[in-house]
Amino acid sequence: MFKALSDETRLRILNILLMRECCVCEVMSALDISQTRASRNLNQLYDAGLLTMTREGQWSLYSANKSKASPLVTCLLHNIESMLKNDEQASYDRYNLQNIQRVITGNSCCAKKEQAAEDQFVWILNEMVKPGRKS
Amino acid sequence: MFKALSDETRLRILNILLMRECCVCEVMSALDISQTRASRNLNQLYDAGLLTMTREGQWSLYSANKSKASPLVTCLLHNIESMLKNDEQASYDRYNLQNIQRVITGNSCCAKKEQAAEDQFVWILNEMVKPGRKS
DNA sequence: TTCTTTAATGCGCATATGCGCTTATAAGAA
DNA sequence: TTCTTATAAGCGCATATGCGCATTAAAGAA
Repeated sequence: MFKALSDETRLRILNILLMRECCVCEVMSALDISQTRASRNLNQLYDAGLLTMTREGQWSLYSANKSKASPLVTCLLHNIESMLKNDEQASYDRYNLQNIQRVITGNSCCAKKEQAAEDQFVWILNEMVKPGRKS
Repeated sequence: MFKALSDETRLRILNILLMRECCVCEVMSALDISQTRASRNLNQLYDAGLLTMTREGQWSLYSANKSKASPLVTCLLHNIESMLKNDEQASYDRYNLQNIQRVITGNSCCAKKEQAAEDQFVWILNEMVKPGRKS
């Protein structure tokens, strides 16, 4: 379990799964990583008992094992969530996830919603004025 | 910190440091590992904020950062301690530590107390009748 | 059936990690 | 000073890990 937690990609995945359940390609899209990378790291987190997984048609839906797991897992997830709250990368991943949704029909499962360039600009500006960030 | 915890040797070291403060060669001796291995893994645990260290003459004294650390570290150490309680290797390391003490004078800092062969035999027998162990 | 989409996996490479061998450093003792 | 002891660190090698490329499998749609 500690091995599973000692990788940046996997912490980023946990970060967004603490927001809501995701399929593999939502994770790909939110973190902007390859399918292989998303799938394998999700599996490692699952094997470590940190995630739950359900198959729904062609989708594998993963979510953080927030409540049903052991006290240690619950404690860890809680702490990780709060530690990543102010992390720049984690914040950006969370922002991206909000612009993604599974689509049942269409040629791509979870294309990002069209992001107005101004919105991204505003987000970046907000990040820049946050206290404590390294400039 | 998770990286530091994802190694068996380092968990064994934490296990005995949760019993009491140790110098490097006590760790070597209790776990029966090389000096290099003990020293380097102790340093990694220290860098991760899991141990405290004080220099006392020629000794480096390490101990588990049980109380003064962050809530997460405290929670982790507590959980690790209880998880290792029934681990066979960890139990044997703890048993070994009890037969080791720092000696100020003498040609070896922390030679094991002479262990009567019967004592070891009894210990092994006790382990064998514990419930739940893989036979 | 075939085509598309989602997800998992075998293979190989580049990098990271653990650790033994050896040497360096520092504290005491003689 | 030199010798011993305790600890740390440089170097190199064997193994582990992350991940891209390609393939496979399975679920739906046409």
